[in-house]
Amino acid sequence: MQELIAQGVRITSQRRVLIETIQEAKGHIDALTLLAMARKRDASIDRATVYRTIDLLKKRGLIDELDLMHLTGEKHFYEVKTRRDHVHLACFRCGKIEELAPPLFEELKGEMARQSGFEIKVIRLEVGGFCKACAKADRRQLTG
Amino acid sequence: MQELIAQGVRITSQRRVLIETIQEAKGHIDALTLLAMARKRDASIDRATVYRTIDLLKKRGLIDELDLMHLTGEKHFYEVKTRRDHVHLACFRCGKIEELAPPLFEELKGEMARQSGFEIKVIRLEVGGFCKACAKADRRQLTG
DNA sequence: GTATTTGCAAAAGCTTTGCTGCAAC
DNA sequence: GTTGCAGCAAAGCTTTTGCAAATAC
Repeated sequence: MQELIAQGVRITSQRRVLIETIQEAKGHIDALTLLAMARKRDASIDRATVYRTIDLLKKRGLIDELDLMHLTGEKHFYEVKTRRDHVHLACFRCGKIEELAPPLFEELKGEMARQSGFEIKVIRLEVGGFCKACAKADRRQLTG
Repeated sequence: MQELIAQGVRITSQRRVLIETIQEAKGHIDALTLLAMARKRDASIDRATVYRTIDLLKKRGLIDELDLMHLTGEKHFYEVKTRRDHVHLACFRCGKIEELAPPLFEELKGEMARQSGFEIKVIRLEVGGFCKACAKADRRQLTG
């Protein structure tokens, strides 16, 4: 929020509600769920405002956009950008999303930037597969 | 193709055309471009067949789905799954897509699997930012 | 008073689906 | 003759847009 103000962006009351809702959701919220939750605080918020605010936050680099392997359709998910980039692992069976921030990920970013000369602005590493529990269950099924 | 046959999947003539077209496109083709290209060989191919074939190939693990940072809208891109997973770097300025297969990426996959117990089926690492040339151009603009 | 934000409804873009007829084994 | 594939058109879901009214500076 402070960053937006510093960047000369107006914090309207609707924007405040939307930003706080994303923060409270603690990650992985999609646009229409955000709309529904924000409306509990301000029923006049419109879909268009949600999408326009998301766009604003995305462009300012304050939120990250995720696809989460399109496990539940084509919608996007959003989360507040954290100090440390992390990986999302989506389980095809139970739908759980795990997060990891492996040290090698940071190293990899450096390696890629060096190797390609690319100036990395956003990075998104998504993994799809089976979580520990579901992988075990699958093996039981196959051998059972 | 052999893999599909081995898996008992029927290779119809339309499916053959679609698969060959993806292969010839050498990566990063979206569904409607694929439709247009495939129609040059068989004008009767329908959109629905393209989407259903893509779905089939995806489920069988023969193609990978990419978003390429949604640089050009919400469509998906497809490429034949290669022996080695690789990273896509999308330039926000010129739209170029670069590919990298850094050794650390392979290590990272191993680390993640060990750390989480996750059974990795697909992995997608996408980077957005500025390619070497565009980053340079940007700096010239800022200092010029 | 000028610029930005909002509400509303319509449209857009991409993808999926239902159903009917057709082809393959 | 049963099973799976294709063609067509319609609908689906998510997101974007145009424009007029409202709000902020």
